[in-house]
Formats: sequence, C-alpha cells, structure tokens
Amino acid sequence: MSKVRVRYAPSPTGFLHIGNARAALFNYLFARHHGGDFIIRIEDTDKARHVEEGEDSQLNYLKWLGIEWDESVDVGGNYGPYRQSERGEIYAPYIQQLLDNNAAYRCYMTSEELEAEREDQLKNGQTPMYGGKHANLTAEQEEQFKAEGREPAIRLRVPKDKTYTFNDMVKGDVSFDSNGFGDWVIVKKDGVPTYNFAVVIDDHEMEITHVLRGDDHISNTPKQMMVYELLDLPLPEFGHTALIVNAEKKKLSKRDASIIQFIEQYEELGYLPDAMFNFIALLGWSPEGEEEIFTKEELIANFDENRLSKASAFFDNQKLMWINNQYMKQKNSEEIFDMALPFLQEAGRVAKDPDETQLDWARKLVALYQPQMSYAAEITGLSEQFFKDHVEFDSEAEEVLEQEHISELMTALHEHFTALEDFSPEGIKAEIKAVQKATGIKGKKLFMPIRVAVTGETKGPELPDSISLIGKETVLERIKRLI
RNA sequence: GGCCCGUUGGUCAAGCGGUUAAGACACCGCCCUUUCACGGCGGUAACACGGGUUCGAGUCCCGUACGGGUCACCA
Repeated sequence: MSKVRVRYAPSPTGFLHIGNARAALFNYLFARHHGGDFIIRIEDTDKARHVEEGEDSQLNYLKWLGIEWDESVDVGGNYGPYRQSERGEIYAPYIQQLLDNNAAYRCYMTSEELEAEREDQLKNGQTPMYGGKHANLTAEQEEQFKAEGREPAIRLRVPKDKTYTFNDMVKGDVSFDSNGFGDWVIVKKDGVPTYNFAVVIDDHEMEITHVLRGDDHISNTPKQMMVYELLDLPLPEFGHTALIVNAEKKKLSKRDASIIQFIEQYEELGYLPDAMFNFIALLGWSPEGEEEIFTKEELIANFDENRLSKASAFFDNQKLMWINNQYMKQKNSEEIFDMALPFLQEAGRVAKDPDETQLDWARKLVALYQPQMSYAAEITGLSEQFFKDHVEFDSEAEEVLEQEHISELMTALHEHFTALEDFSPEGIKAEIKAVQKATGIKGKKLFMPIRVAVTGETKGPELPDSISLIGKETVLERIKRLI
C-alpha cells in the first residue's frame, strides 16, 4: 500500500466547529496511526459565504487542540497551492478533456429557466433534476445563445443505468443508481469549478489515498466517482462518519444554541485542549478496552478506523465536563491557577493588579477547588461562598443550626479561635480538635455547624482551609452571631 | 416525495450466531474522610416492531415503524 495521505478540507465560512474539529481529528489520527501525511486544504471558492477570520480560526484552534499537519497554506508542501481559490489553472486541462470526450457539455440555461423546470417537476411529483435540455446542442444553437449574451456552465454527462458502488470504510457497501442524478454542473457560469468536481481533481493531484469525511457527504460520493471514472483516475478509499447531532437528533446547525459549538468557546471557558481532544475522539469512535482517558499518543496508537461508529452521536456535555475534570486534577496547581485567575478578576473578586498577599490567597482558593472543577470558569460559581458579605441560611442550613448544642459549640469555638494566633489550616484544625475535647461534640455534629456558621453552606471544600481563607475577623463575627 | 444511511439503558457505547447483554457519564445508596469534596464499592436502567433462516439471533435476511442525511451554477 502506498503511503497514506488524508486531508481535512474546511471551507472558511466560520469558526472551528465541533463537527469540523472531529473530522480533522479523525483524519489526523488515521494519518498518524498509519504513518501517513495529514493535509489541510482550504476550500474557499464560495466568495459569498467567505468569512474573513474563518481560515485563521480553523487553523489556530486545530493547533490549540494539538492537531498538527504536514502540508497546508501556512507550512507549504509539494502539492500546493493549498487554497482552492488559488488552484484555478489546475482544473482547466481536466475540464477540456471531459469536453473533448463529450463527457461534459455547455449548458446555457438561465437560472430562471432552471427554476421553472424544477417547479414543474415538483408540481408533477417528480424528483427535481436537470433534464438535459442542452445536452445535445448543435453548433448553431450554441452560437445563438452566445449571441444572446448567455454565459455557459459546464455540466457532466451522467452515465445512464449505472450503479456506483463503493466499500465505505465505516458503512460497508453502499450503492447508488446513476439515474437518480441529473447532469450536474462541474464549472459554474463564472468559470469556477464546483465543489464536487474540484475535490476530485484536488484529491487526485494531492495524491490523497483516503477520503474520511462526514456522513452528509455520502450522496456526493457517486458524483465524484463519475468524475474519477470519466477521467480515468484511480479511486481513493471513502469513509463516512456519522454526524454529531443535537438533543433532537438533528445535525448540529451552527446556529443551534442548545450546545456550545465552537472550539474557541471551550477555550474561553477554560477547558483543556488535551481533554477536548480526548473527548472528541470518543465521539463516534471507541477504543478496544474499557479505558476512556487517553493521551494523544495513545489515541494515535490505538486508533482503528474499523471501530468508527455507524450511528450518530449526541454531544454529551456532562461527559465532557467529567473528562475535563479528570485532566484538571492531573495538572499542577500553578497551571490551573493561571487559567482560573482571570475569571476571578473578571468577576471582581481579585484585583486586576493583585499584590503578593492577594495572589497567595487566590492561589490557595483555586487549589482548594481543583479536585472538583470541571472547567476553569467554574471557579467563580464554585467559590461564591468566599465572597459573600454576610451569610444567609437556607432550610437545610437552618436545620443544622437548630440542633441543641449549637450555642455551646459556638461559644467554645469563639473562645478557641479568639485565642488562636496562627490562623492557618493546621492551627485551625488543632483548635477544632481542642473544641471537640472540651465539649465532647464530634463528627457531623461538630463539623457541619461550623461549616454552616462560617460559610452559610452545607457543603464546600476542606473546612480548615476554608476557615483560614475567610479570615479570623470575619469568622469570629459569624460565629458570635450564633451564640 | 426520490435516493442513501441509521436504530443496544436518560447519554456515549462494547458486542461481530450460543454472554448472567461489558464499561463510562448522569442518577440513587453505602463506605472512606471526625464535615464537604476527591476516591472506593454497589444499585436502578437497554437490544424499535413483525416475519423469516437456524438446534439457537442484539448479532444473518426481508418487511414495517421511527429518526437522520441529501437531492443547488454552497461546500
């Protein structure tokens, strides 16, 4: 087998979307697993939908995810240019060949005429399809149209009564009847090749061996096979992965607000790239064992295109959060602190230009929450209890405080804390122990009231650390109110 | 509507003719932690339906239903 070469071919009409990222990731994994090349080709022939920052966003966030490519617009390569809009002259000989072989022809119909035909067919309950009105124009007729100032599009003469079958890498044998396709346009009126034609030429010229893409392209495959056939070009392998769907099982539309769709937004929320990589790889693909947490290297080693899922998958945010938490726990606390600090500052909880004391305080706070944080932005909500001016008790908290021993406990606690010079977690822990000895109160009856009194909450991070962070003065004040 | 694809617990999924139908997330319970979280252990919960084929079917075949994709001079 010749060297594996695969490509990811985004059209820069927006930011890097989860679905795109997954397509890129599978191609990357496939290439690396087989020791092949991964190429990014920008399909930017649609001027109308072109988005200025689209290309950069695609590339930057792919890079952020940890996906590396061997050839593209930024790193070059031997098969350039890698931007489709710059490949104009490459298509000309192929077009000419098709025209010369009568495998393609010029069609002078206007969009109005085409539209009328379509409506007619629809009205008669037929499948809308180009009927071939200009399939056999005489030279005179062509001259006539040209004289009228009409510009021709070039259509492929679709072979009749043929079955196009391919062995899809994920779906198995798939076949299409050629009669279901009308003669389709390969070159638009403006001279720009259409997608289905250009991909074939580009993939061939770039020696792409495997075309791994989303399910939504599956009915394009027979069209592309026609081009390969009519040009007598070797066919690559095709593979169509099922799409990622929303809660309604619909293909993710970029406007869908139900889930976060752009990789950029995950970065902004403080998700880790290696966790995202891990999660996306598991969406529509599963490894052999029972493990779920994998490094990029492990994923490359374990990747197996035969284990790609036929059925579409729902993007489960809870699972993403869990995976990201697994990674956050692994990171050193300084790294997590760097990610979380901006959120605390944004929320006005830490000064924009903090001094060492504040920084130290914030560092301890973040460290306290590191085991339970799903993503960095969560620090704001999680740590709310540290930023309240005064505590309020909900019914659950009230219940804790209604116990008989509260007053006795608080009195003892107040005494001990007042006398405590070193208000560190260790010192506080020792003092709580002393209170236990003195009062005989222990366990849940000891800790819960303290937690509620000091933080107002029935749950939170490590208690002595929390008390230390809140500070002696505030803590004493809150305890005193419950005596 | 035509053509294509899909359907295992709430979600992601393993399974490739014989299994008590894995595992993970979520949920619930217990344990650990003198509290909370982390962690550990356990539990609830699934083969869309109907026909075949077979000694035997989640697994193979045919229908039905449901869901999705696609039918552009967009990519």
